[in-house]
Amino acid sequence: MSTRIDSTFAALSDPTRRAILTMLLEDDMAVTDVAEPFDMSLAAISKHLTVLSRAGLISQEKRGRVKWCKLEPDAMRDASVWMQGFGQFEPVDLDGLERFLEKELGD
Amino acid sequence: MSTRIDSTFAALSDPTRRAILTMLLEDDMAVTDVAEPFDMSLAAISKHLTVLSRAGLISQEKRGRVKWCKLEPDAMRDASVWMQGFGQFEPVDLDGLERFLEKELGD
DNA sequence: GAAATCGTCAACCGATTGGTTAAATATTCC
DNA sequence: GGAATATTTAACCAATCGGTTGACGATTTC
Repeated sequence: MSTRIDSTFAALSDPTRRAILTMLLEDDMAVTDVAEPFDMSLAAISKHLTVLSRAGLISQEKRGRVKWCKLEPDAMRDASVWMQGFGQFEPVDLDGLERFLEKELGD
Repeated sequence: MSTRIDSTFAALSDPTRRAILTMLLEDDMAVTDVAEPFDMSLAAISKHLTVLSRAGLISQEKRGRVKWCKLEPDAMRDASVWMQGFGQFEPVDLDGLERFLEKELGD
């Protein structure tokens, strides 16, 4: 039996999928547009999106022939809460977040 | 090329490994004692500990014939920071943390 | 020094993962 | 209706994963 939090962490363990989530931070996107920057087949990206969707990290809505992908940040809450049980580290690390955004959105 | 954060999330995606980390919240433990509550061979637990160790989530120190396992919560920081980029949810969710601790340490 | 204890290693297994290509299915445009 | 576009599906592949068992090496105990 695989739980929700299992699939959340598993989905996040792949750099392509994390990059996709970061792209979706900026705006909702069609599958083809999600795939564009990656050196990978559309079918592969489609599979990654299925993984993200099953983990609840994104939702997908088909309008016409285009399937729109939307970030669903709530799904990260459980995982985030889980992790905070282990931290003596700052739960809000603004410097870290800034570095993260520069690095992720920068390239 | 697999990065540090990849292996952190991958390590956290397995319920046995998360349970081990929760046990180590309470105290450092020897490998045999970590294995005791699980319906699984010692070798399997040893592998799980290797995964956690490579992800930097625990450290292991051998004293005599006993290998002590220690939680290293710092390794979660990068992953935690990464996730916080996606949250409109509360970064410090005390109610959630409380429920988490009850559930994880309770059984 | 022999026996018990602690833990890892090696070989194996079936299932899953992350990718490919090629074909199929909608949908829209002309 | 036929061509182009958007996306998924199917079949396949090599690599990794999570588990097993059995042998092994190191350490402690008697």
